[in-house]
Amino acid sequence: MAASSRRPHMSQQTANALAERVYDRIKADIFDFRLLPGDRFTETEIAERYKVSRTPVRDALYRLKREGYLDVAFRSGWNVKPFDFDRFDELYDLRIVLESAAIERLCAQESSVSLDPLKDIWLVPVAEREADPRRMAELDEAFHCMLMAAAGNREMAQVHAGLTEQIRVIRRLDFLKENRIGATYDEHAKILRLIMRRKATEAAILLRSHITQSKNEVRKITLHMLHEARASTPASKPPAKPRARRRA
Amino acid sequence: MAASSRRPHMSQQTANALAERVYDRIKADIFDFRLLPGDRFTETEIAERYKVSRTPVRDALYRLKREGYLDVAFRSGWNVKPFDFDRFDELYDLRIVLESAAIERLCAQESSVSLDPLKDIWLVPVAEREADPRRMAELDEAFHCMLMAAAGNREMAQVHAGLTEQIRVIRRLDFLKENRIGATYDEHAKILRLIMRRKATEAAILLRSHITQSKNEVRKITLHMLHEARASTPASKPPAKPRARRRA
DNA sequence: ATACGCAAACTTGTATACATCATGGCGTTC
DNA sequence: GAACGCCATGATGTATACAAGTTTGCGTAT
Repeated sequence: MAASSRRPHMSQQTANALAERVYDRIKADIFDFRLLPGDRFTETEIAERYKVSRTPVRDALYRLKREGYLDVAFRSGWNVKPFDFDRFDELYDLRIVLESAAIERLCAQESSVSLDPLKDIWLVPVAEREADPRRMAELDEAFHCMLMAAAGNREMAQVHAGLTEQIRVIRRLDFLKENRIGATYDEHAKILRLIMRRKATEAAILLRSHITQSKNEVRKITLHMLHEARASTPASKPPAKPRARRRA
Repeated sequence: MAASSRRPHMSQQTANALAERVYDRIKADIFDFRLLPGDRFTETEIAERYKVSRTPVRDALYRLKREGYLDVAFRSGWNVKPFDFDRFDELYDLRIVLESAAIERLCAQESSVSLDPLKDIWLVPVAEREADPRRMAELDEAFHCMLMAAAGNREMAQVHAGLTEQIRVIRRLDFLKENRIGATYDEHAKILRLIMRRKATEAAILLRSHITQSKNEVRKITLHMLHEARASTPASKPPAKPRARRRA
């Protein structure tokens, strides 16, 4: 039986291995600001850059398009979608709705199952807290995703995971400001303790403020980073030329 | 070629027109029980049946796979996923969460905007009620989707729309039982009136029971239909041969 | 000098060819 | 007779070729 329910990765066998690789690399380019909003490129460019044919490239590009990162013009190339902060706001609101529902379910459950791994991470002395922003971003994501998973509705968790993927591009900038790490630790700990005490309403209120605060911080930082990325001359790192105009 | 009907008038710049067409037809096959859960088929079969190449066929199949309708085995063909009622239950619960959030937003808004079209449909005399189950299913979907749209969060509405798409395959069977139409009209009217009176909590409670009831009805009917579809001999309608084994 | 128009080049959409490997039939062997 | 194993078939993954249409540079006319 090959019923791998989650990931269709098909064990080690290469199912769309090239498309997957191209997908990852392009998304990394977007995340690391090597591909900036508005940048235009072509399928052939990508294919040549990664030494594959256009077939897996198209697979990857269409996947990224469905996920909201790219747009395709009918016979006139691809472009990176600009950041739509109204959309990010709505995604953050959706986060609040989903995670609040998860908290209510967790508090309604009789057995306080599976919150132990979260406690081990977030209810620790200040000295043991994570300091690296990158690791901290992963921990933060894991906190909220594990909350969803513990609630027990796989579809809700899956939607939430997709949402997490969508906002990651800006969310991971949250912890570049020093105080944000400490605040996040404090709020996560409070939320966990409220859930353990079955205080659903209070936990939900705190969660809402926690997410809203993160949303506001992230918007400020993202605008700053975008400005910086656009100002920096790409001469130092030319792997992602925005527009290949052969000759004048 | 005689198939000038297939001529590329192409509806102008429709991107991936063929893939779109194949996608729609396969999904229709699944919805109409011509493709049953567990049926196996191959890319080439589909390509030959619809007179297109494998390229758009693969686009369509992978899209359907991502949406949960199909599975692909590494080099051994495609198959229709069996109905997972646990998953449908979870989708219905997600519906409750999203639509409850929409109701809360609607009741919190100051201006009671854009509920008029809903009133015109659902607050009507009994004599003017829709009787056709198919039309009724569309109206029901529209009711809940418009509720989401009126709440104003496009991402939430989009997730809800995807969810609606996912459960449509079983949901549209809801109104085959006569009394379900009347019950739905009554409940929709009550919910609307509660929203107009800003009774968020009561509206949400009623909505939850409304959706839960529909979920239970639909499960029963679907099991019955599946049983019937499997029992009926496909001799009368062979366009969708489940497995093309050339010779024995 | 400017504006218009045409054509070449380039882009995506689609079809087809090739590569790799899973599956199942059939022959062989114990 | 049954079980094992080899090999042909055919499956998807990938690459390439062809088709249709858009853009843009350059020449020409005003």
